[in-house]
Amino acid sequence: MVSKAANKTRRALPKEVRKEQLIQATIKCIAKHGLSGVTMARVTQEAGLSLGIANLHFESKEKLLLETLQSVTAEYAAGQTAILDSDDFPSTAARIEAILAFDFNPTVTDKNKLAVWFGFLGEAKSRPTYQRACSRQDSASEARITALFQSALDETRDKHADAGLIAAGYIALVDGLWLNALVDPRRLPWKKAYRAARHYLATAFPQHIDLDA
Amino acid sequence: MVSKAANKTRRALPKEVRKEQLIQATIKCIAKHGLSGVTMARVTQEAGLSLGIANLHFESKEKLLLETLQSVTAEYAAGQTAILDSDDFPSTAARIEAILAFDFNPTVTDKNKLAVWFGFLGEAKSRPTYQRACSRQDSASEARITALFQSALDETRDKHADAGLIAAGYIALVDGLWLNALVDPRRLPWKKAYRAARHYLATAFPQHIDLDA
DNA sequence: GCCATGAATGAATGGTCATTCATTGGTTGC
DNA sequence: GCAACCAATGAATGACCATTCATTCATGGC
Repeated sequence: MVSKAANKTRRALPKEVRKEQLIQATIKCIAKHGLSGVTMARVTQEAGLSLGIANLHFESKEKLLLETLQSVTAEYAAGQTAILDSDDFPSTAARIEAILAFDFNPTVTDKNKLAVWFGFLGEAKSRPTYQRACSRQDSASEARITALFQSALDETRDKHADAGLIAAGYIALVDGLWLNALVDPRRLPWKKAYRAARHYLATAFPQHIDLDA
Repeated sequence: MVSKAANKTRRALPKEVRKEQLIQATIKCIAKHGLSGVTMARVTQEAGLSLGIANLHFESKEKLLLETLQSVTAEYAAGQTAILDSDDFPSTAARIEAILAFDFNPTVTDKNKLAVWFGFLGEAKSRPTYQRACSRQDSASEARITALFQSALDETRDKHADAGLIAAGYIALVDGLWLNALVDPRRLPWKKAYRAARHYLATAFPQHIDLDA
């Protein structure tokens, strides 16, 4: 199913529009064929454009892939930052609830986007460029989640618990749940993944988060 | 650094020895170059053998990769099954402790083996063959971990908790901790990953598992 | 309407890589 | 020792793919 196939005439469009079009096509290609199965021919065909176009707007395939990864991570980071920056939450509990709801909303758990994320992570160890792009997001995110969890612990005067450890665990748990639900949603349905994450937060912050939604 | 380089003379060896040699070389290549950077030339050079040998013992590159994945998953499954089958544990608590210790022992958290695991998982969504190979292990494992956790809950007459949910969470948490520690051990040191997993089990089974080792 | 500009195209190029197979030479049984 | 066998080798082959660039054509200024 090639988008834009109906449009027969060639149209000149602003650089930004074409780049976005190609990035979206790349996301679909990674989900469909895997990161290693992505070819310029497939991406440009998915976008309904000609073969040479990707090298015109991005310098190389490598740059196209990197910008695709950044597009996905930036979107996640923006959504999470919006929650952490907002003044509209009446309580720490409400903010934690919002983070949880965000991590399992359909826009974030979209199969295509997660395929991009884990496709690059799978190669990250051997490609410093990917590693940096992936880590940058998680690093910033982890510090702010830790601060949020620390607020919750402070509110209950819990001196025992370690916010940094709970945050690292939460981030890893979410990654693992995404990965397991993505690879085999029959073994781990998304509903169950969500409940597992909620269960984690409910036991870490019993005064703030209820077990059942 | 090519192993076997010292051995100048060509030696005929049993099929199984050569296959194992090639699988070990493939594991190193995946860790060094990523799954997509693996070439027959690199694998055979790493093994100190000639280019054609891999196609002689495995039918194709695809089959070599698949057997490499199976080698890694089978080793993990064998170790875990040994713990779950053993009669030597005095208590459920000791068995859970053993599972935790196993999941974070150096043989399991070996960088090369984890690179193989996550390299294939990153492509699993678009390659049914990889998906099946990865899921097979986790499915069997999850059922038995669930049973183990159920025993622990039964011992404390805890009717509230859901062993299946705790097991799915534990498996995902371990996957996520492995992935995070593999990609950026500075952000998540292995020691911290271990403590995060222990923390999870300690809060799920407070009567069985202590927070500190 | 006409031209200048530059976006878009896709055939052609060159490089990489899996796979093949004729040849080499170690090994075994006699 | 010798022949038959078969593991091992690596040059050659063909397929696939990123990248290039001469050409085409929509667009906007005049």
